[in-house]
Amino acid sequence: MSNNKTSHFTEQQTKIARIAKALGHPARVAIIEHLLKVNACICSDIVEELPLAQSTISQHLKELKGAGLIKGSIEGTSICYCIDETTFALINQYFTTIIATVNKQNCC
Amino acid sequence: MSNNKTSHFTEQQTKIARIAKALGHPARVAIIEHLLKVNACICSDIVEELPLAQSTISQHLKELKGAGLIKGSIEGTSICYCIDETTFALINQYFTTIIATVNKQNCC
DNA sequence: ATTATATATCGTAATTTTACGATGTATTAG
DNA sequence: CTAATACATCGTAAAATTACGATATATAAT
Repeated sequence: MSNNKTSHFTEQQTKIARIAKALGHPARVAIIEHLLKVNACICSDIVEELPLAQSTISQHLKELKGAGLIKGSIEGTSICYCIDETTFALINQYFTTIIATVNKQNCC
Repeated sequence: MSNNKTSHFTEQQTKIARIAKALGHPARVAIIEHLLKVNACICSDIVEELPLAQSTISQHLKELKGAGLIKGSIEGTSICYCIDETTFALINQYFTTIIATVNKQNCC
């Protein structure tokens, strides 16, 4: 009961995987890019932007939110979603470190 | 027949999603980190390193390879896998751009 | 040629994801 | 209070992923 199924991996590995997984679907990448493009935290005209049902978009938003990639704040009758920089900074740092490490070694 | 299911998304969105998806499992993150750690493109002592069957590791390696995150070269009877910098550089650049874009806007 | 080693692939069961329509909930407008 | 709007959640079917053991393949060693 006490150990979950990812217990053989480190917390960081699990976290990175969670974030990466959230971005592992074209629709969710498109949502992120749309949030960037509209230059303000616009809510769900995303439904109009993408060829998916409202409930599906809502599911994708939940996944992105769960991974910490976006955050939403209630704004009257609608909800304002926007990019959560912190998590993007984290994953960016992770990749930067990987690249720096790879460069130091001579391989294949 | 002619259009695949991701046709509503751009090629880049699909590619980014593919790469992110490949990293969307703790075991695959662990594989990447192991390849980095051994400081040379060691093959599959990965099987000994992770609590997974050989066939499962092979499957994960295939996924990573398909996304371009690792490359393998035959080395006698074994195969030498190592990080493919190019793809990591690509995804890193993508995130860097996102962060740079987010910083310019005032949101939530 | 035979055997051993390293890895890939196959077949398959269990689980998870994706997508949708239908329905629920909460806020705003009238 | 009632209706409308925006979003979330539920139920569910189809597809994809994950994991394994068994088996295939290909090279190296004998």
